[in-house]
Amino acid sequence: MPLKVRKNKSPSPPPPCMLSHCMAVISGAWAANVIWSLRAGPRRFNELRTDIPPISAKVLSARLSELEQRGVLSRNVQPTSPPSVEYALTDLGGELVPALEAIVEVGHRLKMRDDG
Amino acid sequence: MPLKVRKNKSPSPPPPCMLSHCMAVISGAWAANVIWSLRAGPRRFNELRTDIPPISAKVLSARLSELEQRGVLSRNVQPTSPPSVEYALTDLGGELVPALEAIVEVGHRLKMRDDG
DNA sequence: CAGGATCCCGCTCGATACTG
DNA sequence: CAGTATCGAGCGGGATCCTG
Repeated sequence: MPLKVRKNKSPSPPPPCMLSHCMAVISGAWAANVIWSLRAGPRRFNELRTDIPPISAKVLSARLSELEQRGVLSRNVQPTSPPSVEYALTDLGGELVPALEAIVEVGHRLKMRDDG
Repeated sequence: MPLKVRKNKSPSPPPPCMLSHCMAVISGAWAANVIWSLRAGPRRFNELRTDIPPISAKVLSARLSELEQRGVLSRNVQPTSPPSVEYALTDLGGELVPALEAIVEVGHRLKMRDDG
């Protein structure tokens, strides 16, 4: 499994190309959507849930932790009365946006081709 | 599940953004690697298996079919004595390469940041 | 409001064996 | 060589409940 190597039982040699590791940044079903939602600016937890309706809180939380740990986004806790947390793309995270836009562009044209 | 909607039981409304559908093009664990391996030119089935060691024949076959159907790559059967099949990126498929390169670039710098 | 804990499901993938 | 068929495992994910 290239997107995430966690099994020690994996007998196969690691793929030489580093694409796998890099793609892991947008792995999981929702990571790309999170980055996408953050591209216009910082968002709070429930705002992200609203942006991406079908995502569950658990998975959103998991993806946010993962992306934060990878340095794609930052987490700012506001010590207000109802605690609120703001997530924002880091500089490096922001650089993923053009790439996603390019993929969306191509995907769009592929779809047009499909639907006739 | 945004990358692929096949369950009819999904009660949630489809996400308005089309990112999901577009990301489906490089979904699955290996699609990106396949595109990556093809970026330098056409490759045969077993060459791809060699390029991406841990992939199984079954999954490679499945991904190739999917990518062909989506219009990302083309399949050319050579009627030689040992049958050989060449896979190559289509024009649209080729346009995904810069996007992948951008992601790899960012992923690389993220990794450097991680490892210190 | 933000998210952790738990349970369960199903897709994706790997291994192996087999076909044209 | 280029796949397909079958089997089984594991991880990602959804639903629900619960906490600070």
